[in-house]
Amino acid sequence: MFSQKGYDGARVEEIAQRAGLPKGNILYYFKTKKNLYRVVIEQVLSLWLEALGDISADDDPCDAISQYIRRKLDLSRNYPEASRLFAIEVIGGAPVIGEHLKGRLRDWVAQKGAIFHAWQQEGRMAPIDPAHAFFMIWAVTQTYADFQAQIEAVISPANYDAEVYEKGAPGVVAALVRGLGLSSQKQPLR
Amino acid sequence: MFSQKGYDGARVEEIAQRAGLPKGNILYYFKTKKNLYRVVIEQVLSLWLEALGDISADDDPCDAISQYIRRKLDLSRNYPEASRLFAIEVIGGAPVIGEHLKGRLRDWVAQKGAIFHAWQQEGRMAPIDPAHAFFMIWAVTQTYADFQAQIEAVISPANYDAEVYEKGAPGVVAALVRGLGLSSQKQPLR
DNA sequence: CCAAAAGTTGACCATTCGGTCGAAATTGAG
DNA sequence: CTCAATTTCGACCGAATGGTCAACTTTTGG
Repeated sequence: MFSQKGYDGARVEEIAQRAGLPKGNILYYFKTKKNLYRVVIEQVLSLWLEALGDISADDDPCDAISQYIRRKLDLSRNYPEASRLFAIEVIGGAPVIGEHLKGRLRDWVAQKGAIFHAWQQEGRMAPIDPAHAFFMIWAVTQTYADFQAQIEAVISPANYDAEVYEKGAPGVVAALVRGLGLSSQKQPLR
Repeated sequence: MFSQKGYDGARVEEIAQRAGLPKGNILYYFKTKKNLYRVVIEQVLSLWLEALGDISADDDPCDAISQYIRRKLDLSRNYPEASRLFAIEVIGGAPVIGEHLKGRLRDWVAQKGAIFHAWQQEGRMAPIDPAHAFFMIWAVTQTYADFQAQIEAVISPANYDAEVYEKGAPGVVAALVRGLGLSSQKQPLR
């Protein structure tokens, strides 16, 4: 509900209905609507970070990053509402998870960014600001969840998942990898 | 207000305050809150489409597309709230502009997609589905407006515009261009 | 088995908000 | 200037919504 209508648009009553409970019961567990929202969005952020997996310096850059991209695409595919909720929260200025972003996420980017930097020194990755590399990857992967309505309007897929994640995504992954200057030392596909 | 709080989160009273008018006056001109929202978002879409400029078949692909990307970045930079409003609308399923997306935007993509396809036949562009190429470009360029809060959390720019659009963006444009297989030199990719 | 704790539930309340209304003020044509 | 149309504006209203409450049921643990 939050991901569809935003915080104010979501009704506690309807949330309760979907949960098969009376409204009073929801408020009994989650003291307040705002608190319910906080719990939900923090769960989403956890899902986000834990599913990111890690990228380590001795991985092959091309393998590591293309795998990361694919994992991120899987997140969009499997948890599109979570992606949209996260997007709404951030668009609204991240009032609830702002601190988490300035903490956990920032640290994560700094750490992985250092690895990117090392790869760049070795000429195995294009000299793009590592943080921006992540912004690009996140933007592209999340757009398939967040902007699903637009994509559906532009192409009219009989089956969104099949059409987009299976047919369209490989080319997008390839484009991202190419854009980041990652050429596989091994035999590249296609 | 709509771009920050979403449709339901925005209060007519506060909109009126910011406009320096009493609430009654706002409702006098825009019969209803929903109608006000529709007017605003349709203006945004118009801004969107008219500012996209055109890409024509006899342009140099690299020039045309990198210029398009830069123009799109300028939109994010100059109208970040418009971008966020559009994002919220689409995330919510595009209930208001859905028909426009299935009409004007879809046609635009089909037309430009044909040009991309021609370029691809000539080996001047990577063989990526043209629609997805646009999804990528839109995602990356809009992320700088829509996810500004996240970007600010991760890097802490003293001046967002300078740090992001002037320092970070060129590398991102280059990465996109590279990813789409567009080289300024006339030379088949791979 | 029993009592206390925890959970369930619908009725109820206070507030907020979109929208209406009417009266006053302003504008503009002749 | 006149008078009608338009605009301004605060007061008000009904509906909706988050949250409370008290009665009732179920679970738990000794």
